[in-house]
Amino acid sequence: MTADVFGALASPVRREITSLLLDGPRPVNDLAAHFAMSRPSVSEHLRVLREAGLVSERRHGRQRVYRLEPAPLRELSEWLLPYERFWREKLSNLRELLDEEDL
Amino acid sequence: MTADVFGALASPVRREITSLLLDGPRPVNDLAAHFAMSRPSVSEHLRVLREAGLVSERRHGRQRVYRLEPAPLRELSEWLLPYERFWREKLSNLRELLDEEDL
DNA sequence: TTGACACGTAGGAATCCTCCTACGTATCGT
DNA sequence: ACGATACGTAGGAGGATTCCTACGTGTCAA
Repeated sequence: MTADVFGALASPVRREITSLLLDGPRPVNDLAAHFAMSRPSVSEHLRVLREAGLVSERRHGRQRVYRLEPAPLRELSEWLLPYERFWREKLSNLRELLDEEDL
Repeated sequence: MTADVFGALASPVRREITSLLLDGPRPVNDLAAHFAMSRPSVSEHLRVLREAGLVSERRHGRQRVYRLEPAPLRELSEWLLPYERFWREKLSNLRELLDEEDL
């Protein structure tokens, strides 16, 4: 299914890119300006994000504008659901314990 | 902050381990039985999970029982929040567009 | 048409990751 | 006390990741 969202988000650089794209689509140079690394390296990170479906590319003149694609993040959110149930249970167990203490 | 939850979850093996621990704490041998790889390798994956705070270990006789710790997953969930807002906006924009089409 | 610009890709070095087997340590049963 | 069990760690091989510079392609402006 999800080509590898977790792998794509494992890099701090790529998480920073997705964060930048929250404010709207941006061309590569614009993104690369935020990093200390070379522009081709940023291009490679963009490829990883693209293969995971996290960004899409549109050509506009000679620039390629990247935009954030939310679908894989929604899958991540769904992946988290059982774990959310898990920590809610833990919380309610804790609450019961505290209630007993109060008696 | 979060030592590296994303890095820890980048491995399918480690995601499988966290999934197994949803059903409750388990000793290493029990976890290792679910994988084709050697037990020491599973131990190493457990170390990565432990360093990310995703699991904790308690000694019980000669076994070490690992349990899931929800805190880092909660941080992941919080990390997702701005992106959830992002895709909700996209959806409502789409809805407005469809409403205009209907006129 | 020509030069500058925006970008991707190739190839390679350095580093990290993931697996293995061998081994060391603590605990249990006898 | 002794062998078996449950586990972690050391050391290392093989492959993947991440960065670089050099280069190729398409587009714009003059």
